[in-house]
Amino acid sequence: MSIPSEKPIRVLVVDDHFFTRLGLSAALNLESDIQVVAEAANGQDAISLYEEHLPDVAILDGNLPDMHGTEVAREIVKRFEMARLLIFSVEETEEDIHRAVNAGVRGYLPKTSSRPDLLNAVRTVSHGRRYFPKTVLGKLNERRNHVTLSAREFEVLQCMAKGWPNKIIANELMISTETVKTFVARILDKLEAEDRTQAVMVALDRGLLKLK
Amino acid sequence: MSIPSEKPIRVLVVDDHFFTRLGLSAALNLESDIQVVAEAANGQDAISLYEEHLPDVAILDGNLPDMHGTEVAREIVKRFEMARLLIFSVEETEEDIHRAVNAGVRGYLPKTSSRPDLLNAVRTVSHGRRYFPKTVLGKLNERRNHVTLSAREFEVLQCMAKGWPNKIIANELMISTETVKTFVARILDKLEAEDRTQAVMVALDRGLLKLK
DNA sequence: ACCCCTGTCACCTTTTCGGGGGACGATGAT
DNA sequence: ATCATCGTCCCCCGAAAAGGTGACAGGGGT
Repeated sequence: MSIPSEKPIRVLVVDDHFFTRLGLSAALNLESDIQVVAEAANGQDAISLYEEHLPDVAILDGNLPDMHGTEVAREIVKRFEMARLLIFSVEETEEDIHRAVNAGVRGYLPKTSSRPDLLNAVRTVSHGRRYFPKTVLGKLNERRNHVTLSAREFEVLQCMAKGWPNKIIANELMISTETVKTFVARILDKLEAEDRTQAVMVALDRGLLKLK
Repeated sequence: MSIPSEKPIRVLVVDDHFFTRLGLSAALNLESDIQVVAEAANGQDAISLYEEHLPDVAILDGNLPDMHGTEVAREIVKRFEMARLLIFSVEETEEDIHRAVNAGVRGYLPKTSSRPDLLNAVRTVSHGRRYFPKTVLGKLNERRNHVTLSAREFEVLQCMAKGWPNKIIANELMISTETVKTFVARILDKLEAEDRTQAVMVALDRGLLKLK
C-alpha cells in the first residue's frame, strides 16, 4: 500500500499558470525522494495524464480554466479510489474545504504555503495520511450552522445573489414566479434570513455562494 | 537611458504566492542577461525593496494581500518616474488594464503566459519599451462605450452591486432614499440599463465593478 | 450669463416582496 | 406504509421598494 522509500514519490502537478507549475516542479524535483512525472494546465489533461502516469500524488490547483480542482479530484477518485490528491488553492471557505474532503482529497495546501509545507504535504499524502494545516482544519470545524440547500434552491439562491427579482428568476429557470416565491421563502427560512438580501449575505458569509 | 547589454537586467519579483515567485525567478535566472535581485510577497515590501535595489524591472502581481499591484505601481512611479514596471495578473478587464496603464505601468503580462512571453516582456520593458500582448491590447481598444460615473454615482453603484435596497444605501451614504433613487435613475440612464440588476451586470461586464 | 453636471429632495404610480394560506405528484427514508 | 422533503403551482394581502418625473441649489466651463 505505501510506497517503498527507495523509489521516488511520483507527482503530477496541475495548475493553469505556467510559472506556478514551474515553481512547484522546481521545488519538488530538488528533493531526491520526489519526482514530478507530468504537468497539466487544465482539468481534462489532468485526468488523462493521471490515468497515463498513475502518479503517487497529484497536486491540483483549485481554479482551472475548464473545471474546478475539486471536480477533477472527484473524477479521478471515481476511477482510482486510492488516489492521493492534494488541493492547492487560494480559496479556503468552509464549504470549499468540505467539498474537497467530500471529493476524496487527502490534503489541502494554501497557495501561500512555503516550500517545507509543500514537501511535508506531498510526503504525508504519499504515505496515505492526511494533510490539513491548522488554519484549514479550523475552518473545517466551524461547521456548526450547516444547512443543506437542495440543488434547485441553490439555483434560486444564485439568481437571488445576482439581485434578480422573482420574475426574472422565474424566466431564467423556466418556472412560475409563484414557484420562485416558494423557493425564496424556503431559503429565507433555512438561512434564517429576514429578506433575500440577508439570505445572500448569510450564504456568502458561510461560503455557500461565491460571487462572480 | 537603456541598460548596457553586458550588465544583466536586474529584476524585482513581487507575488504573494511563494511558488509563483520561485517559478518566475527560476525562469528569469536561467537567462544570462537577467538577474532577480529581490523578491517581495506584499505591496509594502515591494516598495521598500524597490527603493533599496532600484531594479531595472519590477514584476508586480495584481492581487497582493495588502494592496493591488496597480497601487504599488502608482506608488513606485510617484517616487521613480522612470520605473519600468510589469503587471503580472489574472484579471484582464478593460478597466483593470486601463488603470494599470494610467498608473504608469510599461507592460501587462497575463498569468497564463509562457516562459518566452515572460522573457520577452522583461527584456522589452527593460529597454524602456512597452509590452502589451495582442489579447490585452484588444481589450484596451474596446474602450468605446465608456461612461464616466461620478464618485457619488459609483458609490451608489457599489451598494447596488451588493444587492442593497435604496433604504439601506441611503442609510449607508447618509442621504435620503429619494436622493438614492435619483442616483440609481442616473446610473440606469448612463449604463443604458432597464433596472438596477441590469446596471450591475453591465458594470461588471465592463469591469467598472469588481465583485467581492 | 448661460448651460451642463452634480448632489440633494419630493410626489406618484406600478411592481415586487414576503407572509399567510393550500394543493399535488414524486421521491426517499423509517 | 407513512411521513418528510422536494419541486411545482395557485390565491390573497399589505407593506415596501422601485422607477418616472419634476425641481432646485451650487460649481465649472464656454
